[in-house]
Amino acid sequence: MQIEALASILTIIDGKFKILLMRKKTEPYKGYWVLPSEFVEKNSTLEETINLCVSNKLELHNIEFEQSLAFSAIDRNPSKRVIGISYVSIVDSRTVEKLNINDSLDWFEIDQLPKLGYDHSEIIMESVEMIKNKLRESTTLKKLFPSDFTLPEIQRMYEQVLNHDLDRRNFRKKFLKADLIEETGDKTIGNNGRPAKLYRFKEEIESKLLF
Amino acid sequence: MQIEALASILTIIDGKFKILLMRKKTEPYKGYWVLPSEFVEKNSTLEETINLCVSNKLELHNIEFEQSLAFSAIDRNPSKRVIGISYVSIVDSRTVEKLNINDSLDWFEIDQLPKLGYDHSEIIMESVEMIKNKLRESTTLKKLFPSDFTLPEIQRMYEQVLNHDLDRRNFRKKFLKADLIEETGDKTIGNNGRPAKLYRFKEEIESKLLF
DNA sequence: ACAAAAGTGTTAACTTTACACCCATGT
DNA sequence: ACATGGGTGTAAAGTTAACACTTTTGT
Repeated sequence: MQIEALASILTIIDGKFKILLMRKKTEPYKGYWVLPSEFVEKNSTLEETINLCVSNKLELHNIEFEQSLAFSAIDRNPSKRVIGISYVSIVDSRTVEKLNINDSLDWFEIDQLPKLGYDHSEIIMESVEMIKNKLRESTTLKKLFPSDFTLPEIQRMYEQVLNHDLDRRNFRKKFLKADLIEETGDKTIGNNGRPAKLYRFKEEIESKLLF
Repeated sequence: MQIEALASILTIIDGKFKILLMRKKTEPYKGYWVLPSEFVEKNSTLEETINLCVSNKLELHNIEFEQSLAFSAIDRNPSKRVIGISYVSIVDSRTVEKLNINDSLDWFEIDQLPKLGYDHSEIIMESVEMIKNKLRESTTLKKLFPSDFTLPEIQRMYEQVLNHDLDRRNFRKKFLKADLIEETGDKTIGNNGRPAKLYRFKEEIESKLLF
């Protein structure tokens, strides 16, 4: 029996949750999009395998993963019996920029996914759910927005996570009260409307649940 | 490579969290206590395997499990490479009574565990953490206390889950306000002090987070 | 000048916390 | 009668929710 580690790597681009997928070049599911994955070798742990996977296939290093669920349906891989262990990560825009997007590697909005191979659609659903819960933790949020960001940006993200709109004034009051961020002194430029203040996370933040 | 499913079955007995363990009769770890587990056969899913495990070894049926983490340290089993997938369940007193406790099968308080084999101590720590989080959901709570219970009983459980004391009046107010339970009309008998009112969960309850 | 998006403050409703005395039973 | 544990109410503090106008930019 074989075991594979699968990587659901998510980010926010233009305020939308996106997931990183690879296009499969061989049968089965040739031409379909799939999660990056790697078989577990006899002398590797799952954690080593998932790191090897993103290192080999995406040239990404030092990505923090969190284990999600195991998938074990008998026929989830039509060629042989494979049990899949899903890993999840959320990466910031700087990591996104390092990636070499091309015909076989791209970001997809999570509610507009392409044709997916295997049971990866199911795996992605679980991963997204998990990430959404994680984003209520201040420490995860800081990972996603390490550099300058605006409050409306974070608000839009939470509106997607919570699936409902938030009042701008109340959001701002509550988020600032959490004492996690500070103004950089700068403002956004070039957008429509009044420029937004830029913020950054403080050096040391308390780990707390938001919203 | 082999895969095993491991069962962390927890309950509350006399207000204490306990976990069900089996004593190992063969080397390695002969005489140590371990979690019930079962190897995954080529034509079984993980879910089928964990159900088979408790069905064969404990004669328990229709237990609901929730998947926890996978454990994959190379030497977690000294004899061969085995990746373990942990499953967690919380069962009520009626299920507890069905079990045939003996020299090789017993409940242990989670903070007074016996000598454990393999990496099961680590697995149990994760399971307990997961169960504690699940117990904030009204539906899980209902599973643990299907029959008559008292409010002080539930309060003591939450004090263990949250790791701090709760004010009796405030606890009562908040819990009753959640509109999950109703008085049975009866009271406890035979204990020291004033008898406590008995409650039961309502037939249909809303799934909500408590505390 | 107008459209677009961001910034700001107050009040009412609700939730949480703190706190002390009485009640029903067993010994 | 006393010890044990359960039941009850109120007030202050804190949190959340509802709500509208002004400011700064680009076109």
